[in-house]
Amino acid sequence: MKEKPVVEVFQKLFSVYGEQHWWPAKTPFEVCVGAILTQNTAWKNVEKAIENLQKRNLLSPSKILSTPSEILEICIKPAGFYVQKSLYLKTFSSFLTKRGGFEQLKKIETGALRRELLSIKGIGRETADSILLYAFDKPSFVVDAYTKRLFFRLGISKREKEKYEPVKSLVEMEIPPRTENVKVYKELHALIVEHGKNYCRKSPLCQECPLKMMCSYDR
DNA sequence: AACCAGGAGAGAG
DNA sequence: CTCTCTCATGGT
Repeated sequence: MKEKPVVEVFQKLFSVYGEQHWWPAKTPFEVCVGAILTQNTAWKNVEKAIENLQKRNLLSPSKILSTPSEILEICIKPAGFYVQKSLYLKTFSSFLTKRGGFEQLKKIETGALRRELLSIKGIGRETADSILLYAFDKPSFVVDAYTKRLFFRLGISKREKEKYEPVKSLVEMEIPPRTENVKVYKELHALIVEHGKNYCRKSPLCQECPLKMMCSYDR
């Protein structure tokens, strides 16, 4: 058993794919919008939705709140689930506004802020961590389906459908949630997604996978 | 033409 | 607590 499997995966992925420059967004608020819109949705469709919002200059909390749901729904339609997501955007925008925006919320400790985000309807664990990490620059690692799948195939976690918090802890026990590690968290999650999109989506064996030497199925 | 995507909420058991 | 269902569009 390796002593630091997560770090090894990071180093390997980084050596293969290089820096990823995530999250693809211009502002913190756009990160949050993307995080909500990409729930169970291909990023390609999210890009269309965000572009539609951008065209109408709706990418701010105040504009989201002052725009009728029907208009928002038309804009974000390509991203699917547009009825609930338009509501989620409004709910989150309302939260941001009432709490004084990013500057004020940034002062809150990571764990406390995470709980606040999780209390908002439409913000689950992955969305909350995405917002914490990429919009607030807080050291909170993001776990997704790719992460669970990859870690299981590498033998780092025991079951493929492992729970969220245990997987998150796996990473954060090895790479402590400190400010200096925010960059690593960002890159690692981005690398896992980019790798997963190419090699882990369909085939469980990852024949041509750059990580095949590390994969438990290859031993 | 089923199947899935950078999930989450609500309800049942 | 752990399933299961629903929400919806666009690309393989």
